[in-house]
Amino acid sequence: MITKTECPYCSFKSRAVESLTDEELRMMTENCAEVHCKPGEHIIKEGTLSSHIAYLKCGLAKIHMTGPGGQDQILKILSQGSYIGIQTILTDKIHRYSASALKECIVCYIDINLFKELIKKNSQFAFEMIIYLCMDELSYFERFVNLSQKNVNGRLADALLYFSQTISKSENFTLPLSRNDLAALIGARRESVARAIKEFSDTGILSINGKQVEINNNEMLKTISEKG
Amino acid sequence: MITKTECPYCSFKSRAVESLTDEELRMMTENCAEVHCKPGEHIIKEGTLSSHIAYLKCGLAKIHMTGPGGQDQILKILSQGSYIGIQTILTDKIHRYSASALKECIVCYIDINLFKELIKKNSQFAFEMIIYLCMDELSYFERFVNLSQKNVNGRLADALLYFSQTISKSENFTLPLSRNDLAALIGARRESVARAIKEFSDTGILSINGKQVEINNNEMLKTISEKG
DNA sequence: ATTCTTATGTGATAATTGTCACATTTATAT
DNA sequence: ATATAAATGTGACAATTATCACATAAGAAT
Repeated sequence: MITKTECPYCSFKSRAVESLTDEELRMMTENCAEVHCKPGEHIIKEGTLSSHIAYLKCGLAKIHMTGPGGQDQILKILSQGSYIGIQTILTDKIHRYSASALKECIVCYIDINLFKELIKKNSQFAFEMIIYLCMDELSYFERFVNLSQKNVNGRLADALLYFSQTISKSENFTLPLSRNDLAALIGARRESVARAIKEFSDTGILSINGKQVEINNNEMLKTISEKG
Repeated sequence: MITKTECPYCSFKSRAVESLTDEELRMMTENCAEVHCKPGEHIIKEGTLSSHIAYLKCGLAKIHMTGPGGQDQILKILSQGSYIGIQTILTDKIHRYSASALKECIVCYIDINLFKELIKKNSQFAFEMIIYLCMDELSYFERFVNLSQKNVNGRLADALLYFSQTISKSENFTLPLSRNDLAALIGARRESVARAIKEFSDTGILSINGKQVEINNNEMLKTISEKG
């Protein structure tokens, strides 16, 4: 039995939504559907028509799209507080990328017309959305450069440090990705990732057991992230 | 002698600025400096403090940043109508990337406080900026995937088609980049680019003379862009 | 014009990463 | 529990791209 939290009482509000008035929040409650997604399920799907923006209330997800050779590429890992689909839906109506749950997610689907109305009605909401978009875009710049200039070891170190520091906040964590997804995230092949992991494991930088990771030498991993 | 065009009479207004009222346009005129940049000159510079957003009124520029190994990477080629620096300046005050002129540019520097004020005052302006940011971000997604999945020939073909179709609108054009910059754009090395160009030239796909390019076989170039 | 600097092309070679084939483990379904 | 499918690891090898060294051409400065 799923009981939806009404927006005014939701404790996962974005900065933008925090700036809404009581009445606007009530409008949001009426134009917003809350959905639970299991790992592997699509939150939005590339190429499909849509009229809603998704907001990741909690959980973990990936943004991915099919590359020129038919290969899947992960653009970004999303954690709570992320907007999904906004880049395409405001102009296109058709999603240009997919998002899928990596862990159990709670997603709010917000009607695009309400969204547009809130932007026009509430300038603080619009401003916060602009800030959000700017920070989001900026995060791609770093990733872009790192992906393009670091070798596989460096890129893998980046990914591991990201899951350790940003997602799990622990040096002992469970990878939320398959080896295949890990490869799609760092722009490499499954086999190359397997070999790089083995190398890290052999040199004692980390202990690996399936998806269970323990970073033994954080400093060394950071060095590899920087120097490859 | 440079005579600045007053914003209300400027014929290079962005969609966002088109939505401003007469009074807002007058405010803009007072808080906006027009600067001419020669090829090679910085429009904004990574790591510097700033209080202005740049708007590329006309000309051609590149967004670039220094990668982890100290190598320069070109994130994007900008043509007229692009906002520069907005992603960082709204949150950081310090630019996280550089922009430099490739051809003679006319750039308007807009005071960030005015910019914020216009977002708050004029919801249509805010909405258009959101649209702009969404489309801009989306353009990186494609580039991201292409850069990460195509080989050097495919990436070079992409770049050449871009300059031909989007920038020059002709199959006969002058490359606005050095070989080094071309390499930085497609995430490769100068030597690799030189060899790929030679290959294209040897197979008759294009005729090259320094920076002067003529595409003889557009279809073939598109095939290479798709299949590498 | 001459010098100096920078940009470009090219060959030889090394390093990195991908590809393919297959074994093995792990997960899922019935 | 057993069968089936999916995920993972590994070796051998191929393909791609980078690196280095150097020659040459093109531009800029005096």
